[in-house]
Amino acid sequence: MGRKRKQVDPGVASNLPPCRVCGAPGSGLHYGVNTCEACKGFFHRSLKIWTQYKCDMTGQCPVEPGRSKLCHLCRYNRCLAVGMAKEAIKTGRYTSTKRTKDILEIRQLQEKQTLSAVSLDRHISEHLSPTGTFSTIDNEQSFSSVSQTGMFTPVSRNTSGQFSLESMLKFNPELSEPLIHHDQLRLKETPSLREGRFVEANTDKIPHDCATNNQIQKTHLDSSPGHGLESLLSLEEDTELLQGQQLQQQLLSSSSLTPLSMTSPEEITSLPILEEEVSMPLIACSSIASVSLSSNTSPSSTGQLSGNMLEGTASMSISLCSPRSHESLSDAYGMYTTTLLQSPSRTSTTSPKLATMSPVCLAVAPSVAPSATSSLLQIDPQDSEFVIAIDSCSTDWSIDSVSKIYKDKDLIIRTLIAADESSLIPVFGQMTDEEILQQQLEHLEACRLKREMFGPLTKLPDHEYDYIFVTTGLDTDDRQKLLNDMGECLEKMIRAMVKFCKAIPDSRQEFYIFITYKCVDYEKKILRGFDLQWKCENELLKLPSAADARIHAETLDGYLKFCQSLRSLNLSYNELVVIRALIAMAPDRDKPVNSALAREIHWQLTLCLIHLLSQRYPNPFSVFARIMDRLTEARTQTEGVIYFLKKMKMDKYSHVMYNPLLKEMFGGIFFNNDEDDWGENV
DNA sequence: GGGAAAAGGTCAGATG
DNA sequence: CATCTGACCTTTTCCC
Repeated sequence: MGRKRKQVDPGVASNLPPCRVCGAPGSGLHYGVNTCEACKGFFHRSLKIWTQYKCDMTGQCPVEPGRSKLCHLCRYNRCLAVGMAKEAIKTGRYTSTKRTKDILEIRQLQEKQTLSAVSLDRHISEHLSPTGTFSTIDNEQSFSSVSQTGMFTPVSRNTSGQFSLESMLKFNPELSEPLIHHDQLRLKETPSLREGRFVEANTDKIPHDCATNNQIQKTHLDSSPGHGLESLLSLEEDTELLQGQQLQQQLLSSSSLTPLSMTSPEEITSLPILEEEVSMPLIACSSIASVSLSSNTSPSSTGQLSGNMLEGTASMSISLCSPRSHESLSDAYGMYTTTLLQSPSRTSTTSPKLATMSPVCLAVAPSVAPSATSSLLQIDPQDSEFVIAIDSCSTDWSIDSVSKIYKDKDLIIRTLIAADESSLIPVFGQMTDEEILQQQLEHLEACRLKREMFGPLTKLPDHEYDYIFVTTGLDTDDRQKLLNDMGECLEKMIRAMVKFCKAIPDSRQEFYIFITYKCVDYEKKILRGFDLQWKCENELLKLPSAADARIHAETLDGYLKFCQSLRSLNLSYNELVVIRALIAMAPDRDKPVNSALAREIHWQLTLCLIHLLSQRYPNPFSVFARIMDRLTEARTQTEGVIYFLKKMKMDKYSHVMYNPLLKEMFGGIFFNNDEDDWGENV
């Protein structure tokens, strides 16, 4: 139906970029996107009546130029996906910049028409769409959704119009022993599951976020015996209901983790991951050595370096000539450590003026030392995974015994490296500088091509996204994919960290920073995200709302600069491993572990780091002071990252946040959003 | 202020 | 013939 489109001689090149919606010759920038007259008119009409649109073709309608029958909903979704919006209206004459950009774009498109198709496919398969296609389910049709890449992502839907959203059911296929493995819509049977843990659906245990949807969940649970994953939702016609309750219902029902969300707090605290999968027997927790450097003290002033080692038992005051000088400060620190080592009695003073040494601590876990050996510490050469055996006969853990364990610093360092190689490297990999550079350049090129082809693909307003998702199941701007990938990798990260260091009661973002900082490039504005995918600046700034854009840009800039400063430290792999151990043992936790002993062990780790530095540098304390300074700054950066994550509404759009492990680790961050945050667009 | 470009309106034509 | 599309036109906006 409709007026015949104007026939265009393909040989005649348009002086405007083609329509991003249908590919027809463009007529200019309409609603923020280069489109043809037809799509402009369509979008204009749709603004008033889009809520009436329905798709009769299960979302498969192709949007192509010249087609006589187009689905309104799919076409409108396509318009939104390419970035058309009322807010993007720009009237008036083109600036010369815009005109030049258009001309360049046309030229590039002509030149790379063939090349870009091949290149884009390759990049998407390698970087942008790592999930690939989803497995189909019996009696299902597949339909396509417009993804962030502008390509079509298959999502499954069954014959009665119900969505299975396989995309949301995948859960860490790469993990050797996933906490919960979704396989063919079944939870992997684990000892915990066999015992009934996690499986029982109890509405009394629904998390806070879901409490308002008890009825919805009851319906869902009633139809979900066992794990509830077979229940797929019927589409609801009523628009208002769709926009509210159904969004959350669909999100929840599409999550393989729904049953886990019913886990009681007691069960959460005894997660299998903490009970069964931790292979590192020795190291527990926790204290961090932190040095606060006073940067506003004049170089010539005199200050004090003070410590409160071992909970108020240490005391030291050292005069510094030049607090800004790492040399002087580190010299002072050297004296400090030396004195501490020499002096068995440590008294405490505090001086906020210059530096605060918070002691180092590490608790030992006697319960995980099943094999008593004559030596306090040893590496089992037979086991590829390192084993540290602790003399379990020694139930009386004294500072002396800890000192004995840490006597051989090279052995401790080798042990930590073995731990790193068996836990972190398999997860995060290890790239050379050349590989990092090559991947960064490839990703930046892929993003550039994507922007050329599909425009900025900016974030939809939440209410529009919610409506589209509930009515069609389309993850229009890929926010769920991004956040779920990120969430899943957060779990992976925590697993690796837990494997490295047992019994960590909360998360430590700094730990992650010291794994990935080498993959950050300030100049190129690119980094490797939580989901281990390369991300450039515009991708990172996409998800927070426009109102937060400026503050997030500043936060990101600070983070990139910080990572650059870490690179300038030129840390060796061995040094990095020990630093990670120090971070993981941070003392500022709600539940400090065995303070005096733990701090002693942390202290010994600090000495390990100094020991390592002394092998490379004539004055290791200079470097040590810089490292400590960066550790302090890492904490500040962590706060920024957490704020950033919170603003991304991960709890709303990422089902993985119903994973009890993540909920435990990040609950305070993602599940305490105030209503103002929520009310923004809903 | 002229002119370029987009928004919005109009209506001929296509279609069921 | 009712409905809808899309080419074309007018109005508005704003760059130069």
